[in-house]
Amino acid sequence: MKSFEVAAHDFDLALTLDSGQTFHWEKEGPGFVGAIGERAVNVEQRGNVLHVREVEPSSSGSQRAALPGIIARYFALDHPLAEICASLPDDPTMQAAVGYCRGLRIMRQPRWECLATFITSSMKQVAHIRQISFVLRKRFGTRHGIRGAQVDIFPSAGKLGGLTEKDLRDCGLGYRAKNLLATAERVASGEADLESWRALPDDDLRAKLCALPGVGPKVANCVMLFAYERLRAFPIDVWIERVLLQKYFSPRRRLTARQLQEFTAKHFGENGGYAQQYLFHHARKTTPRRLSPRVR
DNA sequence: CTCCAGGGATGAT
DNA sequence: ATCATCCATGGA
Repeated sequence: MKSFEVAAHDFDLALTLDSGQTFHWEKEGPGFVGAIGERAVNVEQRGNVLHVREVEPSSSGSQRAALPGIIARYFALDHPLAEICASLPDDPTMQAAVGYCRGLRIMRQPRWECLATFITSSMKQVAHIRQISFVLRKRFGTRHGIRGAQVDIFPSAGKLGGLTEKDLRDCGLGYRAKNLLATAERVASGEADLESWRALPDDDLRAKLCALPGVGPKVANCVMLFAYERLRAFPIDVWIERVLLQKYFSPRRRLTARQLQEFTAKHFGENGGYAQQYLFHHARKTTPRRLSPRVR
């Protein structure tokens, strides 16, 4: 089994994979198994080096691109993390989160998988989003590996678009099934061309995404941030809303979603997506659920 | 058991 | 434009 190394400075693999960006990586001994697009891999971090083994598909076919470059791109090892952190605002809340999230990078995920999993994320805890991803991959994905660690690759839009709403409801999606199916059909037909949307400016891209069933401002911003390299995108979920209202405004002040988005754009700036991810992860990992202050 | 989760679509003000 | 309500499911 061939293995290779990838240099990774200012990077924390476990922290990054546990930060709620991606939902399919699983701990396997000292490393993690998962997939990057169609490539299934086992990745273990030792210091500043990633040790990578590929989990071969049962029928390996055509020529394949070099994996080291794919790894580096997926984990965004080229992001100038020190520069990005230095660009974040110098307020106490932000700096506490920055200190807590050293080595956390915003990954570059495949567009369809990212879009699909965040459609399933609405009103779901991270643990259950992972469960839904698991069942979708198990039932409808393509399997790599014969024995030992198996990896099931996330099903394509064509695959999911060919299913019925009941097939998806049976995976625990609830009311999200209809939306995922409808969006999968649009992507599969080419009516929604996720790849070509790369070229669009932020506002146009967000509008395209929000026109898809099951996609509103929050999910659109997640997909922009995690799959389109739009580091300004600032998704506001219940956690982030709590942090913003509690730490950046007075507790019982009323703000519209629009006002909140305007504030984040101005205060957190060009790397707002990193700010958001650090605030999110810090809050989620350090706030005891019972003691979490209730807003509203 | 209850409470709530990386929200969105819809219809009423 | 903003708000209320509903939508399914399961982790904690």
